[in-house]
Amino acid sequence: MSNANTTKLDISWYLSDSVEEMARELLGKYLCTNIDGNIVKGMIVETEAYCGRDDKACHTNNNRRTKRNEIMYASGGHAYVYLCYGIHHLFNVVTNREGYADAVLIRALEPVLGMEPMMLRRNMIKPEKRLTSGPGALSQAMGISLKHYGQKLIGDEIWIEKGQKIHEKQVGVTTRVGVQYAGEDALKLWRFYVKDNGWVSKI
DNA sequence: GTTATGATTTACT
DNA sequence: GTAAATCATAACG
Repeated sequence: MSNANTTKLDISWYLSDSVEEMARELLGKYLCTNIDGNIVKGMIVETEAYCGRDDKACHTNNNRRTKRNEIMYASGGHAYVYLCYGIHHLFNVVTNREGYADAVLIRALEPVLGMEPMMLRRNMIKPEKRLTSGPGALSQAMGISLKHYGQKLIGDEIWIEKGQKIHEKQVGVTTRVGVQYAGEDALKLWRFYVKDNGWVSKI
């Protein structure tokens, strides 16, 4: 893409105290990994905000602090990776300052660079939508696993670039996926996606 | 020490 | 449409 900006985001970018705003701003950004010598990039097209203070769906609800979610209390710009259903690695971007346990779950990407290694990791012969559509799928395609838990997003293995500007009118807002157990907080409109983008996991 | 379960995906019927 | 896969972590005893 000619209008893409490949500048790596600075750590200060991640420190905003509005996790909703961060989730929206992350749309259009490029998530990049360099693992096993393969550089891979994908444009973020779907995100969900999780707020530590007032959100039953969040692992840090009610100021719960455990070994798993400890990194969410760190300052913004860290990676929060965790294993779900024993099979899938889910990748989150930690935001806000130290002590505020906010994070943004990356739910879907549009491949930008490195289709070959992505397909190899996903065990696919040709690119299909499910290559990077869905939180578990994209982590596998990017090569993200538990060993990246707590890594800074300004390093040489995982980082985020400015990517493309997504116009306000192209941003869709809806409820989050898979958080029915969270009662009324499941109704919060904290899922953001790029409209008319085929890589979004659910409409 | 044991048990229950999930911010999901995939392969079936 | 429904169900199985599969394990780190949290909650409990």
